[in-house]
Amino acid sequence: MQYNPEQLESRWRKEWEDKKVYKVDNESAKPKYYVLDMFPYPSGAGLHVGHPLGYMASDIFARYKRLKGFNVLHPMGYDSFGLPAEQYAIQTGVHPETSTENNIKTYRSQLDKIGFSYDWSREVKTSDPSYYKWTQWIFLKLFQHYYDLDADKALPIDTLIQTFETAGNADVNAACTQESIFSAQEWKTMTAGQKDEILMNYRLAYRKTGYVNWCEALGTVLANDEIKDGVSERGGHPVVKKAMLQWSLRITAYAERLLHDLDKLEWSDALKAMQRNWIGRSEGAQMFFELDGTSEKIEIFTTRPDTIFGATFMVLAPEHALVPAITTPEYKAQVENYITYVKSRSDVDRMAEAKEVTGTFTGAYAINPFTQEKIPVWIAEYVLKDYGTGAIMAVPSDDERDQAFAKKFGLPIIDVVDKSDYPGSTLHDKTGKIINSGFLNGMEVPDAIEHMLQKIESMQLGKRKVNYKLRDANFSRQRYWGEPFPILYDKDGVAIPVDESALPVVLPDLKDYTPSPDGRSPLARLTDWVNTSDGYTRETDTMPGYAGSSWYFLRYMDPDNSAEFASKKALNYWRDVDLYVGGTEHAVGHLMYSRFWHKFLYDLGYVPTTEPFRKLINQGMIQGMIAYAFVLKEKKDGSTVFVSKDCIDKYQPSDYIKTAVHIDFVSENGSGTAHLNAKGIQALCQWRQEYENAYFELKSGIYPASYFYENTENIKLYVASEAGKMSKRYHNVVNPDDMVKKYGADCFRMYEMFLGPIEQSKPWDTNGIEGVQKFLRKFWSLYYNENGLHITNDTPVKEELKVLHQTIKKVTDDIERFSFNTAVSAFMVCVNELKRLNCNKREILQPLVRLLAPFAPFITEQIWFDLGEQGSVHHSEFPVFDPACLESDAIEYPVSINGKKRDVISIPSTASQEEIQDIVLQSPMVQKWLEGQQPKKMHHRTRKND
RNA sequence: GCCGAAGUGGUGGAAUUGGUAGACACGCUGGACUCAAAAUCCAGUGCUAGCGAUAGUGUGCGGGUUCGAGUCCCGCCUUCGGUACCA
Repeated sequence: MQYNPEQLESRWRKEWEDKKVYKVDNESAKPKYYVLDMFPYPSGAGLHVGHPLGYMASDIFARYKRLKGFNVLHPMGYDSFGLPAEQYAIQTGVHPETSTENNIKTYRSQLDKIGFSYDWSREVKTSDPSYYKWTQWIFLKLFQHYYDLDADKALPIDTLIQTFETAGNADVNAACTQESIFSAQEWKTMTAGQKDEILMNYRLAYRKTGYVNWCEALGTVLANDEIKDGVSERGGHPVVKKAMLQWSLRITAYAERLLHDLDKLEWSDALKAMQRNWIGRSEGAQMFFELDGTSEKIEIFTTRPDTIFGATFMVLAPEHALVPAITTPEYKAQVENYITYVKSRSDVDRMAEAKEVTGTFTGAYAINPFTQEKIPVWIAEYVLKDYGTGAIMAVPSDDERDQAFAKKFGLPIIDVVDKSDYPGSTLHDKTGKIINSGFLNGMEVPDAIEHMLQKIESMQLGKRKVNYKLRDANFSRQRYWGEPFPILYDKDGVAIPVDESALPVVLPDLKDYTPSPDGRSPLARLTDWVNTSDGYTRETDTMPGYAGSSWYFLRYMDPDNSAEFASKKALNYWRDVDLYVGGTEHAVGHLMYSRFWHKFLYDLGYVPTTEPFRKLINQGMIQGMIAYAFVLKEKKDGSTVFVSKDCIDKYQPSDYIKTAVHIDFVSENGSGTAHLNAKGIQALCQWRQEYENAYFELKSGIYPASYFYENTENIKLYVASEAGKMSKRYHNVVNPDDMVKKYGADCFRMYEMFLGPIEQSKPWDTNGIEGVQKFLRKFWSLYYNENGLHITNDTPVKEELKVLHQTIKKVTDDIERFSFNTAVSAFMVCVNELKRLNCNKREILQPLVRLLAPFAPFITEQIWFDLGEQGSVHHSEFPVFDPACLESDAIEYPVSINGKKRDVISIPSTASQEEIQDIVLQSPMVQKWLEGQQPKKMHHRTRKND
């Protein structure tokens, strides 16, 4: 009986769905285990073979845990709000909901074919009102809470208001942006608008002025990746920074806990390091410099207070609030010019010219509090508005950027740290001896820092402060396809939360998806929706992509609950994600925001755990091979001319361009000899009408397309082949459906696992998939002969048991350490061995089916059924390793002399240390290499695997 | 620049704690079966020398520690990913 994957896979796919084999309950006597995949955005291109890599790994693990007796939650859903659908809507007029639904259907059918064990009854979509109701609900909670640093948790804003009413804000210790102090009396006399403004400085979801990339020509706000070389990617129009009132989330309030709790997590050190760097904690001093001739002070943050004697000038961010006030009349024009210049510069620009220093003098002078010298105040774009206080004391002797600035503008440099005792140390190292610094002279840098911190505090010039690189993220998007904010504004512009009972605020329908001319979202045009009957106006911004994905893993626990985002019971049962599998691209975005939201919900008592994702595995990316053909810019008789790579040296690089051609046309792809043969050239000519009459320059001459239909021998148009993104634009997307169709899902799954370690990136290459296909046929042939099932109930011999249990041990260990490629090869070894032994005994082959089931769910289910077993193999038990089966009579001892293997000797396992040494010393080979001498030392090592 | 990951046959990769380097698979070579092909099976396959037993050599490069190093230490080189003037 032949192995026919197509037939048996469709049979079991249907059977599993009908019998709801993968449905999981929130109640069970079994221990829970939660395996989560990263939320996919259902793009129009569908899944390519790279996407399911992580899904396959997590599916194997979920199935393994299920067989190990766990109640496994393994859900899937869609992050279905997003920009591409909106862009598509603008171009085609198709409602984002319609295109998204279609894309989801494609995704679902692609996922189903691969045989994942998802409980689809728990599917969630972020764009579903019953889902985003709770995204809005969490937003309201953020809006209605502030972070109390004494309690070290989020507390209701109402208790803060009570404090304001009785005692003002002087004693409030909160994560906030409120700077001035007010009394209870002052609070009471404030207008509603003033109170709202102050509360915004405390709320965890708050509004502040933020800068967006504004493109006047397109009349829209652009995301960073929609900008190329400082102009819009579409159309190449200029982009400027524009100030707009934006919603933000105060993630900085949680910086310390986000940093600290990383220690609890089983994440890779690499990923933890990325998060630590992103949070960027630094300790230093916050201090004030007086301005000469005014009452204003400049607040700065420094990690190097010990270098203050070397501070010869100050630099403010161009956007700093003090700039207009301190600029003297004679420098006004110059400063304004500079600010205009900075506004025109995109983040991309700044990156490209990182080395060049720019800035201008404001005419103002500050007083160095220790030297009492007047030092000039400059503005420069290298000082960032949002980091620290947006102002620095510049110490050109001890900071590279300050030094470059001082050199360019001729500012004085005073050496304050003598590093001669620390050869090789850089300016970044806090080492050296302080010089030219009055009372600090002679101190080592760390001591001097501590000394200065005390001095600064005692002189009341400032205080110790911990600063974070982490910034509050912009939470507003001027877009249509996202969650509407549950916020209304009254006539004074005071933000009023929508009542919980009125949630969700449903995203209204729209015909025209282009943005409103003033840069607001398309929703602003729906005046009927914006202006409510009771005189309020609605917020027209929508939430960003990460809103819905910051808490989705909680919704899976109880997806149909309409009274809560998830019931207490469900949350207390499932608690947190035990295993999360996904790519590193989410290292600092999604993974940081989810942790932040989760901690917030924990503070409010809604979730029982402080961290959402206990263990995290990063899967590598599967890249595509991109094949570039060389095309001359100048056409020949109006037709395209392709040049073989081995002829391209004749031309100047400016004469030709590289064009990605469809990967299916290319032979020997991925090697240095990648080329199109005659068939490939034929296919290329038929691919695009413009290539129909193309010319091809090969080593032997230039030929028209027609030539390759008659002459097919030895034709090679060489192309450049390189690894890169798998993407529509490179014509190198491989659809998993095609793989499943050709080889079957089991083969496809096992091949992706066999490719290499899960966390490693590699280009997609089907060379070698036949090896896995052969393995599955061989595996099948252990159970069936030409007439059907062919299994005996004979008692297995020792050797057969040894093969089985060796495999059980190896596969179990490999699954536990996520080494799926070696597990697959262990199966291959096992099947090769059993085949050699002609084993067809039930006692060996039945456990083997259970062992392979997580990897190849279809073939094993079929065999399980044919073996006459009850129920699904996926509800059976994972085989247990029996060490007794591995005991053998003799052990092969490799013998090394001076670290080189010289002999292999088989010695009975009963032999003692001394006996082993005797046997070894008597071996002729050992005798030969000892050359008559006695060994100085002998080491006997037991084998680790037995 | 900084942070992170990785360099092993013709190719993907294995070697889990310092102990037989190259498992498993692809490819390639030869053979069996076949009229032929496909499929399947058998043998070989790091490099060099040798008919062979065998010997030498070999994990990016240069040193070191050790009885023994792909693995540990020091100094480099290369590739990939992230980041961007972070005071």
